Parts: sequence; C-alpha cells; structure tokens
Amino acid sequence: MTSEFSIAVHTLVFLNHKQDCQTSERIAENVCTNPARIRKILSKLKKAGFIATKEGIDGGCHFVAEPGAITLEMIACALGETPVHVSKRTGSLDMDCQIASGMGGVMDDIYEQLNQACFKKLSEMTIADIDAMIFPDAP
Amino acid sequence: MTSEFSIAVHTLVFLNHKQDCQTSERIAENVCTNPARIRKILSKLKKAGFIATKEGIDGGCHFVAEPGAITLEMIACALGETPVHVSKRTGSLDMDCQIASGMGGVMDDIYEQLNQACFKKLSEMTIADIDAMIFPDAP
DNA sequence: CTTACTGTAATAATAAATGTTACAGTTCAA
DNA sequence: TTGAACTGTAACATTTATTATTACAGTAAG
Repeated sequence: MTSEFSIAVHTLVFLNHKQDCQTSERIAENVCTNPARIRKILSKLKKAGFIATKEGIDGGCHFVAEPGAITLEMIACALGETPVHVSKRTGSLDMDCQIASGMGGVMDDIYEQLNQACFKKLSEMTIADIDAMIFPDAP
Repeated sequence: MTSEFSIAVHTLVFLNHKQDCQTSERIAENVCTNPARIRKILSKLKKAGFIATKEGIDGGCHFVAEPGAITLEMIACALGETPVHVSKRTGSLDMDCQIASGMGGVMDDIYEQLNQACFKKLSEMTIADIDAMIFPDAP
C-alpha cells in the first residue's frame, strides 16, 4: 500500500467535514504534502465519483457522495492500490526444477489471497466510520 | 511484504524436498539470488528452529521441522515481516485540527487490522501445503 | 486581461530494497 | 597444520520505488 491511500482517505474525511469547496493547497496543508500530489489523487477520486472539482478562480473540490456509502475498499480500488505486493519473484519459469519454476506462481497466488483478505476488511469501513473515530462526540 | 518472505518460503520448500544438506550457494541458484542474502535469511530461519546449519567444509543446512507444522505466519514472524505498511503518515500530531492530528493514528489502526487479516490467512497455510501445490501428484 | 485555480507531465530528490564484495571464523581431511 | 569449502556478518554499491518539486497549459470569474 502506498501513502496515496492514506492521503485519499484523509482528504475525503477532510472534505466531508468541511462541506464547502476546498483548494488543493488547503488540503495539502492539512495532509502535509504538496498540492500537485493532492491534485493527482483528487483526479482519481473524481473519476470514481466521490468528489466534484471546479476549475478556475474560486475553484476547488467538494465531497459529493454519501460518506456512509463510500468504503475504504472503493477508495483503494479507485486508486489502483495493491495492499500486499512483492516486486521480485523467486526462481525462474524456464528452470528445469519444479520448485524453481513453480514457486513464483504459487507465491503470487498467496499474495492474491492476502489482498482479497485486505479488501474484505476494507469493505467493512466507510468514510462515515472514520469520521466517527476522529470525532467520537459528534451528534 | 518484502521478497525475503518469498525467498524464505521457497527455501524451506526446497530444503524439505531435498532432504540432504544444501549450501547457501545451491539455494541461491534455485531461488535466483545471491548466497549472502540467502545466508542472512537462513540465520533467521535457524533462530526460529526451522532449519539447522553446519559451518565448515561440507557445511550447509537442512530442514529440521515438521513441514505440516510450519505455517507461513510463523515464517513471516520469524522474518519480522509486516505484510501491509506505509512509511509516511499524513497530517501531524502537533497541528491544531482534529483531522490533521488524528488521521495518522487512525490509519495506523487500519493497517494493523489489515496485517492481522493477512496473518490469519497465512496461519492457514503450511510448508506441506505449498509442497503439495508444487508436486500435486506426490504420494 | 488578470488572478486564482485545476490538470498533468517532466524532472529531481529521497528512501527502501536488493545485490555485491569482503573477510573472519569453523570444520574437515589430506 | 595447512588449505579448501563452507557459514556468519557487516559494509558498501546499485537499483528500484516512492515522494516532492517545478512548470505550464487550460479554465472560470470578475
């Protein structure tokens, strides 16, 4: 998982809380990163239909979805995140040994299962849930 | 998850299959990496009691545990792996905003839950299971 | 037509993972 | 008792992935 995911969740919680239009600069300030990175992430969140953006002066973005309906799984998907991933495969397909040639695929399967387990967990949490963790005394 | 985990599992399957003593060089060859890396990982697997090593000429290592009793969770623990981790935290504790100061901790909790889900999955797979995937026609 | 934004790409900097080299220590056997 | 073939471990180099920075074209409002 990259920090894009943390940033996206943070951003949505922020936009949900401040209902008015926010600029990428204000969001970046709250998240502690730079506006260009925020805009790149906003663009994916917009494609997924979670937020709406407005260009030009007085532009910015705001939350347009139902916070209780947006799960962290949906966000991770919108970003194309893979919670568990390993770049290097061990062994090599063209080796004349069932272990050396087969372990790469077997481990891929296992990581796939781990990802499914993660997505299942993420599907059980919504932006509304996170908001409630940050503001436990809200009405 | 780093590739150390894939290498460790591959190594244990390899050692389990070849019951005799194997050098780090042979293992490295099968895994497609270098002997020094293998030795570093073997040292952790040894501490966990999965293998025994022998120094000096004619040295090497061999599997000493019951393949059906060694789960992938035990291996991941022995290596100190964290399946899901994000280095950067968003926001900052000293900011005067509940979201900016609180999201870091909330996301840490979530990643912790994902890790638990992964470990649970990993606890359901043993070296014997992996061996059976590689050699489906074994007795 | 100027100001304050978004959208996006190119590039730079930083951090993490992996590979390489080196060498002291161990064991065995000639 | 010396040398060959290993392990164990650390230091360093390289590669790859992630994050930050800069830049600029496009848009909307006044």
